[in-house]
Amino acid sequence: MEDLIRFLRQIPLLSELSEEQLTRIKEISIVRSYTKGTVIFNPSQKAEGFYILKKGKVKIYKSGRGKEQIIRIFSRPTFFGEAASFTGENFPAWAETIEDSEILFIPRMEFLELMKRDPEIGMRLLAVMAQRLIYLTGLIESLSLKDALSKVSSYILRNSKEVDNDEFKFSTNIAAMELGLTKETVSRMLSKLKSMGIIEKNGNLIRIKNKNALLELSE
Amino acid sequence: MEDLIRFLRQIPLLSELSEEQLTRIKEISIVRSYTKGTVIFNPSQKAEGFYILKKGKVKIYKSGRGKEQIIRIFSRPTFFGEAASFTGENFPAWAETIEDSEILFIPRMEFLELMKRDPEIGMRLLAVMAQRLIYLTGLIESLSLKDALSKVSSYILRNSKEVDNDEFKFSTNIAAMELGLTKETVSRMLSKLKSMGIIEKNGNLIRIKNKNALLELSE
DNA sequence: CGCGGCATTGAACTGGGTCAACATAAGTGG
DNA sequence: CCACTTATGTTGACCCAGTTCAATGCCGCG
Repeated sequence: MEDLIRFLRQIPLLSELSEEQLTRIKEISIVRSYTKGTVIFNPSQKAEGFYILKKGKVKIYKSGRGKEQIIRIFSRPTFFGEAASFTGENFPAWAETIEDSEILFIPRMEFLELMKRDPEIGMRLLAVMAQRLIYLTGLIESLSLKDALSKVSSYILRNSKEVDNDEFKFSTNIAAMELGLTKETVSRMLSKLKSMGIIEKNGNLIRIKNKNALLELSE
Repeated sequence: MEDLIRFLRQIPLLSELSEEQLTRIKEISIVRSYTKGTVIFNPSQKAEGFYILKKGKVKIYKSGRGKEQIIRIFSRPTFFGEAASFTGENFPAWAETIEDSEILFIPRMEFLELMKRDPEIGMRLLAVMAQRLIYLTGLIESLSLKDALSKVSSYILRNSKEVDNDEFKFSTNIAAMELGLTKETVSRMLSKLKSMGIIEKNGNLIRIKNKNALLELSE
């Protein structure tokens, strides 16, 4: 179980905590395994705490009228559900695993307590929330100001940057839900980019052949 | 100048501060008047501090491809530009007055200092940022999941709630930019609602005749 | 009064969605 | 390892909500 403490220390928000504080978190947190496709929380639930993704992949999304819009996908250790947990209201969105995952749950009160004791955590949390606000601003821009080709182009660039490689796995389906498009449209845009000689595709792998052109198209 | 201190105390974020701290803020803050249509900051600027709206109305928006998407409109005392100011990076969006306004500027460092001295401010700020995250989540939902009629319906309800009155001023233009629609589409949806007997309109005033129907249409 | 900003209405256009058929990959169990 | 089933991706034909363009109306104000 030293394991868990070592893991917690990896998370920027918690990295500065003392051995003792981390042990405390370990004690109050609940670890759960979720199989792929399990709903972690939904908008009808009041937030009683927040979550830390330990392993796996989670999508945060809104749904309505039979459609769904992904707000964010988390695939590396981080926390989520923190905004609602902080206000104590209902979660504003859905959270669902898209891979088998392990997730910690931290009760709201315990965390507030912890933060009171160590204001540094609060500052860290502020920084993270500030970044998330900026991220959402970018998402709004993309959703309402860009056309399909530009969305797909910038999405490819973003993902390539994330894995720091010009070749990487790509799911048309997930891209579509993140970008507010249909899989058909994403597929068509990929074909277009392929025919323009900007990317290559084999199987579920994509490779960028002309980064500048992509940048151009991203606007 | 007691005036300014009394004003600062109205703002939830700062309301708990001591006389002395407020005086300090008063000293470090810069008050400026802006005429309608003045840009306060834009995405090419690094955030050196954040702003408090004292009087007037400000829109925060993204622009690209000749279009613009309003992210938020502030019309009552509150602060803005805080996310970027916190990370110290560029502002993610534009800010522009849509009425003659008075706005305070608080340098970044001063504020960080203040927060260090009084962690309670940090907690308040967290609460506000959490709410803003939730707000943006709602905006994303509206932009990508709702159709025009539903957007306009919920917009009308929201505004009526804000002024706590069934009759209120309404700008087709601004509504359009907030909702990610064109003024023509908004106008058409209003006509539709009028013909359904759900709202009434004369001049720039709108009146809700059937709130339940509106709620229904908002989904 | 006449001008400039805002709103309305109609007609035509279009980007992306929808539907359907098919292709390819990825599990799954015998 | 193969056969079968279930996800995921591709392509074409058609459709439609909302945009665009253009004309016209309305009203507040110098």
